[in-house]
Amino acid sequence: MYRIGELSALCNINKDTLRFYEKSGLLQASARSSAGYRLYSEQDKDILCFILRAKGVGFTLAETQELLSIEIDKESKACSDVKQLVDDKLTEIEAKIAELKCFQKSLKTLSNACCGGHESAVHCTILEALEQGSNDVRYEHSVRQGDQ
Amino acid sequence: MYRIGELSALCNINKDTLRFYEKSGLLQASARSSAGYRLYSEQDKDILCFILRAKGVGFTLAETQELLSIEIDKESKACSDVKQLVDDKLTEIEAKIAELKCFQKSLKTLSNACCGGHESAVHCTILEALEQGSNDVRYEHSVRQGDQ
DNA sequence: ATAAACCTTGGAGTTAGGTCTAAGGTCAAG
DNA sequence: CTTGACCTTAGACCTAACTCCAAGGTTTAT
Repeated sequence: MYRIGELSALCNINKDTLRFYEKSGLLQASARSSAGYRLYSEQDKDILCFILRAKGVGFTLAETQELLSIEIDKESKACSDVKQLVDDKLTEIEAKIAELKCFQKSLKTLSNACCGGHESAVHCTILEALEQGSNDVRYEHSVRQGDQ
Repeated sequence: MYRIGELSALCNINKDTLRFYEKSGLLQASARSSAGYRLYSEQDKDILCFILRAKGVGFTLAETQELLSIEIDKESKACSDVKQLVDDKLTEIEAKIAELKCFQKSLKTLSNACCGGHESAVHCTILEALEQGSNDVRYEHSVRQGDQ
């Protein structure tokens, strides 16, 4: 059994994060010492590694918890359940990549148009683009939201 | 002069956001009515559009404020100052894209390896990868952090 | 004159994923 | 028997960019 400091050192993670995962329902220590210290088993360590790997491929803690609940009750779950989570995440990540690429394109256009010299910025093409809004620099992400 | 509701409708933005921008030091209404209502000039509207465009290419509000302080004092600033901000942002966004692509690659590997069938998940390759950590699914983003 | 639609303020709440603090209990070494 | 390293808890704080709320003042139309 590992105490919290040992497990956190072993897995390169903050002790507080481990307590936070417990509070979030992701990982309970499987025992407590007589003094109330958390005691983690090998299996607890394996679950922590699972959590960290899920995090490492981009899953949020809530999604990781879903994965974990499948992992713990494999028999009654289907492969398609697991694959669905992965594919949904993939779709989400691809959307984020597309958004960032849109930013990247606009920023490249701005950067390439600017001389970058040490003269005054009075006629800077970047500032002009932001003042007037050219075709190259749209702002597609500002969508009207609800009001009180 | 526009009242807050008029400007917010004109620019497709929440009134509270406008108040929030004021509190954040990004945009002050250039006058107040006798009753204390915010009154925005054409120039204020232009500044708001500048802010929204900067936001639209991925700048945070803090970065937008930097851009704005250059915009307002162009004469004493250089093109290189502006371009530096854009290029820094570009670097940051490219790093984020790289991170997401790494997630994407791992998730694709997981998805492709899984049958996705309706049989039990007991032998699901995705769950196995997360349990054991294959070479294909590394978790590079967990870095040991400081502790109390 | 009164209702609806507008505006004001200060301050709290939201999300995600931690991180930190204070006040105190436990354990091993010297 | 005390020092230092370890552990406990509840709860506050952090970032970013809003969003919402309550309580109240103003303006405009009927």
